[in-house]
Amino acid sequence: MAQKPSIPKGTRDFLPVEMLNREYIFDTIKSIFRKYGFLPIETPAMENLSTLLGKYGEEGDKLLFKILNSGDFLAKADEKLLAEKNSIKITNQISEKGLRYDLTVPFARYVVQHRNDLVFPFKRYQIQPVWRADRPQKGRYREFFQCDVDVIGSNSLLNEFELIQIIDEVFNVLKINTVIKLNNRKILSGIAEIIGHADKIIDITVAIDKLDKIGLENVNKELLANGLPQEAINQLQPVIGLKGSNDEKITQLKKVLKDSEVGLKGIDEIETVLEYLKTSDVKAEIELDLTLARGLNYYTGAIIEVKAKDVQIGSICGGGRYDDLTGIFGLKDVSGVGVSFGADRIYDVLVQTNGFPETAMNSTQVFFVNFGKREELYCLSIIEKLRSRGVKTEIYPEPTKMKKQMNYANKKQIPFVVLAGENEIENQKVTLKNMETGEQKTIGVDELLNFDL
RNA sequence: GUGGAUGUAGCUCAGUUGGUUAGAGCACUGGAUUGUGGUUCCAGGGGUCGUGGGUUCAAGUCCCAUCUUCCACCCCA
Repeated sequence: MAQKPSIPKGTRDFLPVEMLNREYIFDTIKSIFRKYGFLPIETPAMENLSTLLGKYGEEGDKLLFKILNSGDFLAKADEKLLAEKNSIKITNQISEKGLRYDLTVPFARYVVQHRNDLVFPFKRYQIQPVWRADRPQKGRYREFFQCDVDVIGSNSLLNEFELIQIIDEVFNVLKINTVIKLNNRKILSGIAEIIGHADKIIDITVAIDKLDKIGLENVNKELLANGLPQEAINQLQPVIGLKGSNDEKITQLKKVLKDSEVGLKGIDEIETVLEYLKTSDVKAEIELDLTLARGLNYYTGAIIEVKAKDVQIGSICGGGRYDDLTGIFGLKDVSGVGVSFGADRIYDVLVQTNGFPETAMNSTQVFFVNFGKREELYCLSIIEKLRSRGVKTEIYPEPTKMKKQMNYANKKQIPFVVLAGENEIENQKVTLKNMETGEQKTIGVDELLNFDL
């Protein structure tokens, strides 16, 4: 008995219809990236674990897929560690490779390794799958595609602005209503500094991030539980509950952060970006959102996140600035900024909003019924001519029953069928049938070639 | 990693307080129709009831374990 086939948890197969729709998303994104001067690169699915570990925080390390070494890996492992059953320590000995967790860290590695071959500021895009050993749920997969755009080797805030323009353009073309949320890590650092707990910055941002979900009271409870004194929590209140327009928020923040150099720098950065935006025709709603922390701990400046307004699915695009990601690989003082589009979530959004254009579906335009050897030969030269004119054409590979062939054409939603049997060959003609209306007429071969399909 | 729900044909699901040979729709194959699809009618193939154990005279149905999928938490695209 054959075993039932299946695929690993959190992974998916894609049908042709789904692939056409996915490619529509990739093509849209790609063409916009190109328009802004970004060029494609690729990196391997697996990286050395030393490249990946420690870059995504403790939580991230747990979510890395690790690849067992080849050969008799256990024979080389330390007997004592094996006996201890210490999974983390033993992993170092039996696994040296892992699947990439995102595209940003491999990109940093790539930049350091190829620094002499690249033109800086280097603008690249990269569309490849990444893997996370997370528990799958709605909009969350273990294998999914990211579409990254990054500029590395430039501190200019013009880059942040251009990325927002790209985001706006992508979602306008895809017809997805979005809110683009902005924040700046320096502002968060400033806040932590002001209340005298710069070391607690991660705890503070994680807790603030939950404001919408668990409410102010629980946020404060969590902060207290994380060892933040009541006094500092009190100081935080005006920041957590910040309201109003972006300008109003900034005015208030300036007061709170007046003694923090980093904090003011962060505000200045955000003001500059907002200024650029005011002169542009970016359509999406831009919201300064201090609760936006993002887990990745390598961000140092701008933080960007995009949410779909009409569909509840988490963020569909996110990113930020990282000042020293290449530093860990030995290249100092190279700042980069980039965002990542979550193609799979964007797909899910478009499914719900019915946002795929019909043209994404188009496949074969003309189908030739196969009547047998002699008829095949007659058709093949016509097919060649049609294809050379760019018409998507196919012939059924076997002379089976007509019902079966017509059925095939019908299921593939092919709009035109050509029938060429004995009668047609004798008169050097073909019969062209419109599958939608059912009409058919016998015409000359030249007329078919020039037919407006 | 924690908690909850779920699993019956390729797909969507029905299956009574445990009781004979587990059903339907869609899909598939053949026929009505040997050069005409999408409609209709007829016939047919397809099931270790997720997997492994247990209770029972008897388990798709009850119990335990395990896996899958989904949902929430953690975290995130």
